[in-house]
Amino acid sequence: MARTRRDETRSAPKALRKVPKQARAKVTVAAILDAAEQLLAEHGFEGTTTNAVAERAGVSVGSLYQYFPNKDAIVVAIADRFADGVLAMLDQHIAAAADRPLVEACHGFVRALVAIHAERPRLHMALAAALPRIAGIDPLARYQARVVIRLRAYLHERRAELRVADLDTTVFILVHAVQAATHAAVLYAPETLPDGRLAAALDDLVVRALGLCEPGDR
Amino acid sequence: MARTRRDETRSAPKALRKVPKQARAKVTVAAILDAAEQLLAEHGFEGTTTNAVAERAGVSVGSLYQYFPNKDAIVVAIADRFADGVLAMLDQHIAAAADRPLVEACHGFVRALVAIHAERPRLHMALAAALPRIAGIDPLARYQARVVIRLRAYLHERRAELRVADLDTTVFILVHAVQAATHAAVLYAPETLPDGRLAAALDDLVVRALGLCEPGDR
Amino acid sequence: MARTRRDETRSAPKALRKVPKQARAKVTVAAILDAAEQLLAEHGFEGTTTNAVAERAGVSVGSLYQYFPNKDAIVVAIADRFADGVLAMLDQHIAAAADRPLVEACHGFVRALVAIHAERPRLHMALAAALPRIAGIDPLARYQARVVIRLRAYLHERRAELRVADLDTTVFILVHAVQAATHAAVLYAPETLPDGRLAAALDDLVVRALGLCEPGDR
Amino acid sequence: MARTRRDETRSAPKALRKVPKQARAKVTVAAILDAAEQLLAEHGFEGTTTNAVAERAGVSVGSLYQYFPNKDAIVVAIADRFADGVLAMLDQHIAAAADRPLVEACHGFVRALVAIHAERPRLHMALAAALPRIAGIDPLARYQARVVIRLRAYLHERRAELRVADLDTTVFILVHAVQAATHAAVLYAPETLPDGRLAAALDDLVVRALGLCEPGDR
DNA sequence: GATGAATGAGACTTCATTCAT
DNA sequence: CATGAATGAAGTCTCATTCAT
Repeated sequence: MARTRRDETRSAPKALRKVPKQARAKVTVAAILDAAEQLLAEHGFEGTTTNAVAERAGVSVGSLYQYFPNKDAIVVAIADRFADGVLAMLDQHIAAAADRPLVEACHGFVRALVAIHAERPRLHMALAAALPRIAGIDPLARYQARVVIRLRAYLHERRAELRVADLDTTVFILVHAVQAATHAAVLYAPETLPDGRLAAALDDLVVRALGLCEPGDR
Repeated sequence: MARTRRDETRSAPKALRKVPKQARAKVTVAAILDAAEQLLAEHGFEGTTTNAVAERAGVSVGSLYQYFPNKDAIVVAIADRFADGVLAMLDQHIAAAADRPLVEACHGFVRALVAIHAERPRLHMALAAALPRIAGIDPLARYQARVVIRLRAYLHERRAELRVADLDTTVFILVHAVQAATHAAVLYAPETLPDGRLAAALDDLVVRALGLCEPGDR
Repeated sequence: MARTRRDETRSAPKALRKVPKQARAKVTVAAILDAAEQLLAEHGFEGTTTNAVAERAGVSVGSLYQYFPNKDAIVVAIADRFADGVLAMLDQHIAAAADRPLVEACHGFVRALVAIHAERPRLHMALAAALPRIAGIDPLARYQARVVIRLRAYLHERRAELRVADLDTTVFILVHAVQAATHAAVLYAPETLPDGRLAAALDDLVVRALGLCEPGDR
Repeated sequence: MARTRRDETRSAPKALRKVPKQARAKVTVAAILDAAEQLLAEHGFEGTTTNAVAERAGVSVGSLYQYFPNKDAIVVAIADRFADGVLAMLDQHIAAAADRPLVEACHGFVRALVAIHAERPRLHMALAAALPRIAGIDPLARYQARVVIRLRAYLHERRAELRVADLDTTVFILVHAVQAATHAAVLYAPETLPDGRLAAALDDLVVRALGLCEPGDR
């Protein structure tokens, strides 16, 4: 009974079917997620089949369905895993720049985000394209929105150093801008990545948008 | 043979299969594109079937395939049609702001772009997600890149009024940022659209990024 | 994608997609081949649909495609299975006539070949018509040519008993002649089969062509 | 309303829908047949579409259907046209060899038939494969059988020179053998055509089969 | 718990034929 | 008469998911 994606979003069961208690199970789940990430990057969401994921993970489809109720759940799990990494990275930079000028923390954020998205861009593009359709607003809230929320909190703390009219909206925009620009650059202006032009321009954009530059700065 | 998308990108035949000579045929082609736009917005690329497109267009599948060699070609045609509209809009704003401060033109661009993408965001998201897989770099180059190129040319003309380090990269970033932020806002912060917060923040972003604000502003 | 035969020959994938490990799977494959043989004989290659094959085999199309990458591969598999049978038959006759006059072996060959092709002529005609288009020269080479090669080897061994100018070409001709004449007879002169006239005339033809008849024989 | 070949044979309307009275009509019909012959040779019966035939013939599909009630009728017309040519050739050879030894006439027949079938073998294979399915026994009776009948009549006249047990069956076999061997040679032993080995061996076969060689001949 | 064979709805695409212009 | 746009049934093949072993 092949289910075919016809409707835009569905109320996808997104939790793991069973919590892997045993070590072996954890390894299996990780193998599945790794395999799915690769295939997602190579073939996109629709081009990735659950059978292929199982095969590359070295397990049977049956086992895959023991841990994930359906294909969508795999993607959501990948997004969660990825978001965890990004948030951890943010925390590191926040901690590191604790008593230094805010600009430096921003430098760190931008470089790190560009690096992350430049590293496995096809995977992130696949996620960005698939997530909204998979589960509506909610799961993306887990992904991109978690980053937005964390950064907002941080910048509100250091509100005094900023000159922005609408901080919340600006953070929202900046987070999406950095991601979208990086993805677009990978596809359509790849030379701007290694030579640092993209990162520099994004850095400049963020600094200006937050009003971190001295008036008259270049 | 039902061909299924397995590989990431393919060399899609993108031209019309036959040029509609008779008036009847032109109506058919337009009806197909309109129907496809609707369905794309409602169900995404993979969720849109050629039979559904034909049915909503009020023609038979056979007719559809008389004008488009495959499903991909329909999407490319839609993108082309859309890009034509955006470019025309840009030209209007450029002409209108001919002897006025550059900031005004930028205001115009941003508001217009936000409006365009806010109007049919699901369609544009579907296009953005589908085009790279459909036709690799080239046809998206026709779409987003045409806008970038046009704006670059315009801003180079008025280079003197700007204060930007890397104009080309910045324009590239800004175009993608406006689009991505608008799409994300539709999904995850829809209230920022009608109350103008999104447009205001994006406007601010662009103006600052191009160094159009007087030092000491805001 | 409904792929339709447009080009004359294609590089058809001919191997089984997966080797059936379980007993259940072997039964499935055999059922598919049996069903396909029937339908091929009844409706020809183009008139045989994969859905019909699956249905008559009592399995789902999905199962069919689990073992055969496409429709062509089924035909090739049938041809291989058939060729195996013919070769085994030849070997039997060769062994049986080991120390008897060559004419007797030839009698055996001709009667057996006529019997085989008369038994399921529509199937063999369908194969003969479909194979060249399906797989070019190669796989038919597996079929008809395997018979030619075996017979050539045998007759070269007993060269001394023959009076033929060009043995290789003659064997080639005779093999195709027996098959073609039998098929044609089934269609256009069916009465010559049961009364033995066809077999007798073919027998005579072969014996004369190989120079096996005593001078002055009738 | 696409009709699809599902049943093995059908009661095909085979007559021309209208007899071309005007010169222009004759030209059109000839153009259609020429185009169909080419496409048949290139793509086989199922690979040949009526639209393609019309296009290559330089007329519209509508016009094609003015002269032929359906696709099958085109094939039948081609077969008829071809058979006319072969019969004329036979008559020529018969006349030419009127008061010469029968062997010479046979030489002529064989060489001519081999030449004809070697010249456009894909066309003839396509015809041979398609005709039985198109209209059952009848139309082939027009094609191959007309040759058999003519040769039988001729050889019966010169019965005295032959030494064959069952002349009718032998002629039937020989006609099909020459055709089948030539087709097979084109596909699987093409080198035997230009160097004359195929013709020589077939010639030998026919002469021996008819008992035209002196006892003890080679 | 793991396996992998089986399922079957449904996707894309073709093409013989008709008929309004 | 000619044209060629339109038709739509039907064909091949895929893939998420289940369940007997």
